[in-house]
Amino acid sequence: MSPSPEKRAVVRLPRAERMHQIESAARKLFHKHGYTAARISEIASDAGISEAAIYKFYSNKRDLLHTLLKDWYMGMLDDFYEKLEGVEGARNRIKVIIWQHLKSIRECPDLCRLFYSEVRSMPDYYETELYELNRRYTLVLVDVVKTGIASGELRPGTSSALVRDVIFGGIEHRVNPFLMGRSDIDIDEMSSQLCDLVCQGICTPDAGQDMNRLMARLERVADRLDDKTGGG
Amino acid sequence: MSPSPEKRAVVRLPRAERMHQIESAARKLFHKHGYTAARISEIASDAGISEAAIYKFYSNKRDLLHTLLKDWYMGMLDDFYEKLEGVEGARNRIKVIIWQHLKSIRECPDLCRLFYSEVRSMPDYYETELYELNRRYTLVLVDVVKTGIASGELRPGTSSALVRDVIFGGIEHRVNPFLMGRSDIDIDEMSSQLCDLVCQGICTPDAGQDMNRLMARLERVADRLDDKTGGG
DNA sequence: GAATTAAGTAAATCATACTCACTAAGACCG
DNA sequence: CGGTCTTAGTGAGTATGATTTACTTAATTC
Repeated sequence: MSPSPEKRAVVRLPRAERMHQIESAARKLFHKHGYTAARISEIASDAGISEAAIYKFYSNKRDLLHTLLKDWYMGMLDDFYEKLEGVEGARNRIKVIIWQHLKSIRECPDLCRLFYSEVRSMPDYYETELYELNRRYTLVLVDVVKTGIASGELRPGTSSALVRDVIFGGIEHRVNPFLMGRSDIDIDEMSSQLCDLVCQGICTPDAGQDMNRLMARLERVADRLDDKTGGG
Repeated sequence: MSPSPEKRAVVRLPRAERMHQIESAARKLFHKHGYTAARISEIASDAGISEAAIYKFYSNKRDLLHTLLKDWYMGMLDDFYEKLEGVEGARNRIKVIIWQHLKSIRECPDLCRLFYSEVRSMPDYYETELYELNRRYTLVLVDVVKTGIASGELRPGTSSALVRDVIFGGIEHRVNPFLMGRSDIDIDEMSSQLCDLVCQGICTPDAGQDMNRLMARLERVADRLDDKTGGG
């Protein structure tokens, strides 16, 4: 009530606990304003400390962002390994990967958006741990495709890197309206559609060609019948 | 030679000419340092004017960037319409779109990289002319797919938006090493591979199912033969 | 050749990430 | 209990770079 000018007691917390508070505040404010517009000062006051204190825990604003995203990626990677266990067949495994990826996006659209729009444009991204994590993450799909080619389930000559890019790039574009808060996504439907597209393609099966093969075969059968009934 | 302190004569140019100089300088320096690290002051001095003069032509740094990218997009859009003229069939048209898009990227990797990494993360991107141009650009593909579905060439139920996202998102990821200067791209090969993937999918055709259909048909033929030779 | 337009400038202003030099809480130890 | 050490925390800067302001002057028009 009184203007009591005595300084508010400084509250000290153990390192891990304070970092948790900072990261919560950062996540909230990065989501609210976007990375660039989010102010370190606001994150600090939200976490109950001064601006300068942030730099006791993170070397800079980018490092704080990367810390959030690395945690997210590590969880996603664990999910992949866990959910792929026991799933047989390239197509089934591809579907699980797509579904899991969409689920991760659905659960943390804020982090996903930060990753898509902020991280990769930063200088030296390709030298960061986050990039390395992302590589390991997409490598899971690449390995599945390679195994599928080796087993004959997938066309020989399929570029596993192209499949990776089409799936993750396609998802990135596809979920954009959701990330912008303009729509919801139906994970089951989207994963089915994408998996079908990648596995079967969009062209109707070439009925004409099938017919030609069929007729050629019938012709040969007819010839043999002629041999049996007509000739000696 | 002498330290002649008299102010260098101010060179005045017509608006269009000066803007051209500014845009050349901006493109060069955005490419060299990236959007954020490129300095307005350096662009200005490179264009032969003071920092403040930039703001006589562009409302801010972002507006300058968008001006470069809008020109690029308008050229790409014209290319689409021109090169699609006379091409028949959904698959052929899709292939032309992919090829042209890759060609545009190959020709202006600097602008492409700016678009991918800087533009879409900016606030209010979805209210910009550039966003509108990008929509019109991708709509060309969407229309081709819809027409292909209507004509029966593409599977009914195909999501044209998914095809759009898979193609443009896939390309975005696929060309990334090239945009980072780490590799070259083979437009012909990449467009073939991507078009094949999207049209046919990656799974080997289901031979078992084809055989079943074939045998069923042969069975019916055999029945008819039986009717002719055996029964009356 | 006066009036108007438009190209250009120098010198602020402002915002904000990050640094510096310091304070003091609290754990541990003898 | 008192001294010491580690480390959480701070207030007051600094640096940088986009943008604004108020002004100057070259070119154009009538």
